[in-house]
Amino acid sequence: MATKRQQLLDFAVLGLLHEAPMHGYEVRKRLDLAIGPFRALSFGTLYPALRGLVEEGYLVERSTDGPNTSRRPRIVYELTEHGRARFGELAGGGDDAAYDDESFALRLAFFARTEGTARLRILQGRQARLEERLAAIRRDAASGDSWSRLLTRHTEESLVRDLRWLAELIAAERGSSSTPGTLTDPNHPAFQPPRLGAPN
Amino acid sequence: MATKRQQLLDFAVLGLLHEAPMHGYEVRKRLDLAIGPFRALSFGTLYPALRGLVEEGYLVERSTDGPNTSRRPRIVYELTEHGRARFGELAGGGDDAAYDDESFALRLAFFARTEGTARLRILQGRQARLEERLAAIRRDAASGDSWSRLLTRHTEESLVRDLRWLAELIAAERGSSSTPGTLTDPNHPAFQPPRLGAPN
DNA sequence: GCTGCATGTATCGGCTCGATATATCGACAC
DNA sequence: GTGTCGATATATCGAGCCGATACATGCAGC
Repeated sequence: MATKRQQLLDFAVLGLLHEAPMHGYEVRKRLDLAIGPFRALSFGTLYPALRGLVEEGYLVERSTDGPNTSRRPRIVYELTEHGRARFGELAGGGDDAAYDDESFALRLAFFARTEGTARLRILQGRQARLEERLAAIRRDAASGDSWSRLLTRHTEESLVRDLRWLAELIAAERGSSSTPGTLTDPNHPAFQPPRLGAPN
Repeated sequence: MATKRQQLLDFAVLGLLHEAPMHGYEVRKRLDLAIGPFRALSFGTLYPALRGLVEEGYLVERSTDGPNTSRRPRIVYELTEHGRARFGELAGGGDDAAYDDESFALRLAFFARTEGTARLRILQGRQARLEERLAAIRRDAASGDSWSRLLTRHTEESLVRDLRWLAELIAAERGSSSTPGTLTDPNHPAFQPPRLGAPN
């Protein structure tokens, strides 16, 4: 039922809320800045999604404002145990894992919180995807006028480089034990508790 | 009024129809295969767009089927003079030229039919865009855990390579006269007259 | 002559984007 | 102090697009 994009958004939100509760505005800012390649999403998408996650029991609302403030109430969302489990499911790839640029970058952003076996599977899935793309580009490498061919050749070279890079990651993942240790760093700014604006 | 995406689609359709009249199915196939990076678009988008272009006088419908065939009528679209002019406008960049991956790749696909001055402007616009992206990535290169940083570093290297490539193109464009000659090749399969299925 | 696949046009529901409305807070100027 | 500006924060709406689906024909293989 859930769209691929919806699943991806759920994954990102659940991942962000893992370390600290946040309100919607904060979530969006981090998706924009910290997570990087994840395309900015509009509030018209995010807010309904947050409410949906509450409905499904993955999040709970929690207002940090005292009752006697005149301030517009801000809704802080907090992860439930159920939500934590859901993140694990989504991180593992779920039913139909997508390996496009955006999905892959997002998965990588939460790799430190992903199981070793799932990590390997994701890297290999991405590899397969890029190899498909490379084959497709080589298939009609000769087509197009010289301008298009210029772009095609450049894209092909980029793909080869990306694949080499991926192969290195896979080798490293295979070599290390299930917990990479030296590669994991808990000081991700996206995981620092957010400052929730006014103190009150 | 027109969306950025609509303008892009108009540009692609007008460009494809420059050499030969086609029906919608053919247009979609070429957008998918020949043009490459232009994301596949659904018929639910393409057909209304074609009808819209007819309404605006950029295309005319022309049925190639004789009256006595039982075959479902296929609508062949043909470029008008007005449409040819419109393509020139859009190729020049129009009001708000977009320089994202998709737009740029599409513009490049029709570069042989684009004026020299517009070509240079497009390459430089793309250059500016990539430099922005590079600056943004470098600004928070230190953020994220080591997994994200791995991706960030790789992306940064790719951007640098892309910029180098672009600089070469720009130098070549500057060096050559307004018509590149040696670089232009009219044998683009996208510009071969389409085979319209059954002969009749 | 049956089955499957490519060709070809068309529509619809649901989801998303982009714009907009509303409201509070902190900062800085005058 | 008070005026304005930008950041914070939630919410909604119209327009537009994707993905699925329906329908119909031609062609190849068996």
